[in-house]
Amino acid sequence: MPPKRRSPTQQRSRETVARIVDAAVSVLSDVGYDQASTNRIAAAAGVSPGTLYGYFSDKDDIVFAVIERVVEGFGEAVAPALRGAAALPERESTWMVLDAVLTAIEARAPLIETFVDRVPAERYAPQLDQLRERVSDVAFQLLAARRPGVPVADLERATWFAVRTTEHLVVRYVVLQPPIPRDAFLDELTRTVLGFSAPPA
Amino acid sequence: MPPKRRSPTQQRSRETVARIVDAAVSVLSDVGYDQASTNRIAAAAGVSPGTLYGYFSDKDDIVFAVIERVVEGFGEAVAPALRGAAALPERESTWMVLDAVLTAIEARAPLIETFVDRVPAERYAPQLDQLRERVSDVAFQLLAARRPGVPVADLERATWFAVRTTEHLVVRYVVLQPPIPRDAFLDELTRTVLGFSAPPA
Amino acid sequence: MPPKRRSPTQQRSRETVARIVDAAVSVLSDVGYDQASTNRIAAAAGVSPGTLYGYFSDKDDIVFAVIERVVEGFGEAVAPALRGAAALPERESTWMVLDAVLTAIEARAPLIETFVDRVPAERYAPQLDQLRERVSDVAFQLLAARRPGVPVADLERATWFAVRTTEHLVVRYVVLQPPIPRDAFLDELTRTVLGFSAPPA
Amino acid sequence: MPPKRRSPTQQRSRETVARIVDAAVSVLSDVGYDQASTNRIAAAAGVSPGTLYGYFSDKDDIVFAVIERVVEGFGEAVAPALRGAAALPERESTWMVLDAVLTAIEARAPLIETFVDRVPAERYAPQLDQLRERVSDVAFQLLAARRPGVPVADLERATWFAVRTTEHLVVRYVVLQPPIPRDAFLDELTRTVLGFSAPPA
DNA sequence: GATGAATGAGAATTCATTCAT
DNA sequence: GATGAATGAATTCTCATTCAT
Repeated sequence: MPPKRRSPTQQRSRETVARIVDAAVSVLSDVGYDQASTNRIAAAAGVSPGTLYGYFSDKDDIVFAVIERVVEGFGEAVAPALRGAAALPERESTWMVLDAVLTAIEARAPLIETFVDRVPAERYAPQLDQLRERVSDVAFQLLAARRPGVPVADLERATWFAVRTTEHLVVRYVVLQPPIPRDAFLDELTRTVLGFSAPPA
Repeated sequence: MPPKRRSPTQQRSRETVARIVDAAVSVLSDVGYDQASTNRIAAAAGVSPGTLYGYFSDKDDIVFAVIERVVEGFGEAVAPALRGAAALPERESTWMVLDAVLTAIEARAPLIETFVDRVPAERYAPQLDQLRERVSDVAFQLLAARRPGVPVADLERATWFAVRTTEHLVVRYVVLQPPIPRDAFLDELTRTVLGFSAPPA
Repeated sequence: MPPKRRSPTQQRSRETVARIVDAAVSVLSDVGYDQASTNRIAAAAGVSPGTLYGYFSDKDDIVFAVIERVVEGFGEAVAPALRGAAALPERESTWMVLDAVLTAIEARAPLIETFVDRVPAERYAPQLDQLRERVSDVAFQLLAARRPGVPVADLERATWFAVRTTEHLVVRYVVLQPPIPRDAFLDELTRTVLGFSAPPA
Repeated sequence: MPPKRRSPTQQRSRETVARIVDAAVSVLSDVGYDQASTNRIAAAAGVSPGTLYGYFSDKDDIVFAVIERVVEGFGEAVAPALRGAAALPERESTWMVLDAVLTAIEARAPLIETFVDRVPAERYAPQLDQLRERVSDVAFQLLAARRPGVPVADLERATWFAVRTTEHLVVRYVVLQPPIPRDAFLDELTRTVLGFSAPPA
């Protein structure tokens, strides 16, 4: 796969960009990726199809911007919890971070559901990978600070399990809404995540 | 929406069906769902576009057949382990089942990777849901037999966590090939899955 | 337009021909000309698509056979009245013939409606023209016998008006079922037809 | 069946619409309805297939526009005669209206011949029915004004015969060009039409 | 004589993208 | 900067017809 060229052809009206991305979010949520035609997005944004191409290089570029927005929003929403984590006891900090993650996903539920269900993962993998990398780095540091002497490989393994499990379970919990109370879900997830890095009994 | 009728409009040569499904697998792997046109699949199968429609009602029906093949193969591959589970101690039986699951996924890695990365989930959700349901039922029964007196809601919650976590981690382990030894992965997964149903300390 | 080649490639089982034509009648009536595919007709006839081509040269040839049957049936149904016409007074004979025509059309109403509404006229024009020609000839003779001395051109004009008007009104009466009693319709039509050949007042 | 929405998806160049409709007329005349593909019409109009769909929702919509043009033109051409009819004696007014009808059909002969011969009637029935309805209403009013005391059912019957007969004979006269002088045709038709509403002798 | 799987040209329609205004 | 009419390649699907068995 050749690396995708990214970012606007030209930067013009900040407001128009926002309107297009808003429209794309709305159209994607309404009709899914396949049916989300550029003309439809343009119409929803109240601009002409030609205008789209003044701001975005192609259709994927618009989708890219949508994902970017979600990812950035998520990152910002979770950042405080991550920064505050080091100062708290392990269980509390973990719970707090997971709660922040869950809250951030909940706040973006419709769009995330659209992507998870209706967009091929390869379309948003790059940005998601990048975000996951960032979160994993922080998680690794937090863990390393509390497990001096544990081999790096073990810390990485624990991080891998913790991040992957969290990511999946939180998204599914939000999207599927299983009959599990929010607190019970967070408690169980916290326990599980902590379990990945427990010293062998 | 009326339930989509599935599979052959007419039953003809068994070999041609196989060639079309093989071709579909190959085309999906090569170019993803969106670009996998019926003409492309037909060409890859060495048949005319019209022939496709003697065997499949539309494009989705072909994809359906591909998924069916994976799901059925998976179900059969895992069945012996599930049947043998009741007779073994908890830890051994869990490990054995998870090993069978991992092995079955490994055997289908390229196809599963294709679907996970390149096909919108809604396209294979119905069959996957059905398979997950079947597996969940068995898991629930095994658990219930070993946790007499535990409320049904708790058993269901444990099953939900266990099945979702296993599904995701096993697929990611196979697809991403993280630097975690197979046995270590299985051990950690076994521990985690058992943890979901552990009596509160 | 090149003259259409006609009639079966080979004459084989008389019964199979009948079954195919029956099936064509039924399919045409059910779904119209456009949707009446050869495969559909074959299925309705209980034969394979290939078999059709042992009896008919192409799709139009089948439609041709259907029309032929209707036209022949119509001709036979009307013949007695036409033959008996010479022996009766003008008004009675005209009424009798028109009644026979109406009855013959009524007996074929569904098929005629299908053709009139759903088949381009050019498809059945040749046979219809031939039939009309035959009927016109008889009508002309009957008229000539009763209007000695009237110029041929006048007789032909009267025949033209009478045949065209009858054809159209009878078919519309049967197909549209206007709220006109059958007898009143026949009386009015008789009066009109006789009017075409009335000596100028 | 929901009523088909008709005419432009978007309104664009008036000239392009005309070119497409012109092309449709020409293609329909050349190859008939079945063979008149949208691509063919587009090519004949000198536009791309996609452009067609900026103006028309589907193939039938194009045919609809063609018919609309004929029907509207006919309606406008005949309107003055219909409006002037009330002021003239019965025979004169009838002759004048029939002359206007004949003239209007003559002016559209090639197109009408195309439709009559090569387009399934159900394709243009709705508009034709509407036009016939309008004309019938006027005819009924003219008749009613001159036949006070005649039961409505009788007037309706006379109108039905007159309109149907006129419609058919005029179209056939123009399309078939039988060896009947125009004036003689109009005289005979006038006599026939008046005959339908004559008080019983 | 019959079969029916296979054919493949061609139909209607879509939509990302361009460019003259 | 914006427009929006126009593009045209590509897509899904059909169906009259053939021919090896």
